[in-house]
Amino acid sequence: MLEIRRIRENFDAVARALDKRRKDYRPLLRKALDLDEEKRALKTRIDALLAELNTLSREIGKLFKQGERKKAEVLRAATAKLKEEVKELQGRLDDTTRRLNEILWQIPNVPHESVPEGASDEDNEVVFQWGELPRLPQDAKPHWDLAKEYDIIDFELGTKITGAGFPVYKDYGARLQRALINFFLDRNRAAGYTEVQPPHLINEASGFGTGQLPDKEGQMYHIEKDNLYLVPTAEVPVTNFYRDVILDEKDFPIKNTAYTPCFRREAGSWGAHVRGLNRLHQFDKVEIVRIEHPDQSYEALDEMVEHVKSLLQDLNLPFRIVRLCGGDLGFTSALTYDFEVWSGAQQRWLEVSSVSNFETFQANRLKLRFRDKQNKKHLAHTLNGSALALPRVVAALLENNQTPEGIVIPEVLLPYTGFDIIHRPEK
RNA sequence: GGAGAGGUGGCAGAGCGGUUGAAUGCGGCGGUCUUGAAAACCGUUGUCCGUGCAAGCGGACCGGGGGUUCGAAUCCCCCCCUCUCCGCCA
Repeated sequence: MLEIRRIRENFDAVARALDKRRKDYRPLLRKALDLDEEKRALKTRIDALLAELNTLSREIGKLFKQGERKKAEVLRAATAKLKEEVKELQGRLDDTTRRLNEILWQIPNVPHESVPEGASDEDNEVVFQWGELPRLPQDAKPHWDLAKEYDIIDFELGTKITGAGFPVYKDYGARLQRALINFFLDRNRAAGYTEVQPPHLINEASGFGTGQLPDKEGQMYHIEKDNLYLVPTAEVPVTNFYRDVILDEKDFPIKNTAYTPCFRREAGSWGAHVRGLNRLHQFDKVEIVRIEHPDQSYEALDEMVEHVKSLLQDLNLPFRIVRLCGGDLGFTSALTYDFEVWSGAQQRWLEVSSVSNFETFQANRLKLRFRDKQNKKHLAHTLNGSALALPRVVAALLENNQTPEGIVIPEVLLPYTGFDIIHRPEK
């Protein structure tokens, strides 16, 4: 959520930057300003009336003590009208505040100046590419066929137990999952991230803090009986560690990493190109989350990008990095880099990581602040990125590394898997 | 799940209808003393909002929400959380 003060003081700059999102937010911004003005006017009037009431109450108390009952009664009668007035104004203030918030929730984050112009993912800017695209034989198989042939991921069994999009990993497939999770966690830890294990269920306040609520309510699984949500990403619980927290400047940088399964309803997004591991309702992801001083956050973002790069290089997966254009940029993000690995059999790029700086957009809702040297409070910057999401890494790995003998496992994983190849099963 | 106790400032802990934003202690910050440090002493020390160029002034906040009252941290109702005992249990 944008700070209303920022809209008030930098209206033109904010409006112009938001144009990059290919939508005119001026009507909403103006509406927000109007409501804000109305809200402040009401607040000023209410405060004045309350001050008057407070004075009267003290007076009445004093008179009662002195036994001046009659005088007290006179004053008491006078409060009735004031109270009524306050009640009426308070109702209007509540209403105005509610309407203002509803407007503010609809305004996305202001894109960073480096965000390219563009309407869709086709306009994203490729800023880096690495690795040679594998030349696979004609009969190369997509990962869903390989998964079946090698019997390492069982989509049908998952459907039986739960439903579509909940695969069962078996034998080498299961061990590969565990190996990747451990590999990522170890590498993140080596890069200075503290490993944490957050809950996999979150409450309403947490969902609201990072921006999943109220907007994307339909994307999360909701447990009605306890009013809890299954985590769509570790970003939610881990960033919320710092909700309602005032940090000290010297607490920076804060770097956490966490593995969690991620649960997403993906309502409405099913269809073509979502076969196999390409899109799931439950998947595994290791996340990195940072809380930074505003002056340092873009440096931190670069560092995160370099780190994720090194993970994919170690796995020897060809990938590219794209800077999301304004039209493709997520609602809460100011700048996002997506990492896409090359899926050899599908002949397409698959997103495996999204690294973003949210600046103060989340911190404002989270009330996540820090004290500077003058003891002044400011909103902190929040960042996060996947390091990494497993399914598409596995998809690319299976497809790119298929050989007549079997599926070759990247060398770095050997200490984690205990095997260097998944042998082709006997016919 | 059942019964009981309780949620107050960074922490501990008083207050249980009337200048109480809140005693006291610890901690933090500033100062005196000291060659320096400790100790001691003195002062200071919450958050948010509005208003103002500013000093300041005003309002709200004692788990959250609602109510009673001229006036609520204090009384009533609902919800959340914590602790103890019992039950169940990886």
